Amino acid sequence: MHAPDPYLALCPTRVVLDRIADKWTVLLLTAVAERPMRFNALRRRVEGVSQKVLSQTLKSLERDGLVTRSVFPTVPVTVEYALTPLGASLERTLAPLAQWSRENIDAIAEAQALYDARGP
Amino acid sequence: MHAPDPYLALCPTRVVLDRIADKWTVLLLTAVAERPMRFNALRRRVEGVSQKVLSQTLKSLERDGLVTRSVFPTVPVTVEYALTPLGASLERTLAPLAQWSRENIDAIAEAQALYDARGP
DNA sequence: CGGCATCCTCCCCGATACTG
DNA sequence: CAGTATCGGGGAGGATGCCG
Repeated sequence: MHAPDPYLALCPTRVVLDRIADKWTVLLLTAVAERPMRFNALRRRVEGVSQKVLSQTLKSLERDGLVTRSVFPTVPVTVEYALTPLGASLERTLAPLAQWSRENIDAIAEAQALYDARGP
Repeated sequence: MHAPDPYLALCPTRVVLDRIADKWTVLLLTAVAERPMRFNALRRRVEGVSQKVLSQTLKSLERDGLVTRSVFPTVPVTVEYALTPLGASLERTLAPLAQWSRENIDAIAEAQALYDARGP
């Protein structure tokens, strides 16, 4: 055996990336990190997510042990989503990306403009 | 005006996430970070990527100013991909994720097993 | 070697309607 | 309020073939 190779399909990095590298997972993770939130609050907070996909993504996050889903027997029922310690630690390692995005979005836009100006 | 809101569609974080949160971008970024690599070397290094998608993804990365594409007029032609400084800085902010994956893949698998055992 | 063109398939996701 | 059920279109991406 050798050390896990990030580029073979079954190594931890690949597995985790396959799980979180989609349109909404990271965004929801950071949204719930702000504060525990209810379903429709998340729906409003994260602009553009459909109710179906929100439901699916939250279920995946819950299954992976990254968020908790707490049901309160009010009428109507109240459901609150919050980060687990595991989810919180993932969110912390992802947080620098938001910082990087703010700092470098202009450089990216510039590179794109340059690239597009070159070749038709 | 207020500070950019990560959950509105047009904020930097959303834009960057939409660009890199796909099946292959992050993986290719870290692969090229190891050392500059040629097309087919990347193809072999990153198990499972098709030639078409590799080509597309590299083009996007080049357009965003994250990798360079250098053509050497040998016969047959040699093409080498390498990180730009911008790409290198992004790769550095993404690197902790690989570390986190190795450390927590077991906890995730455990959570999944627990979740699956509960409800049919 | 490093691609592009084409075809085709799958499944992601949005829209809509309904429920406890 | 917090979902599930169902349908359907579109796009990502795999397979194959060809080219400079």
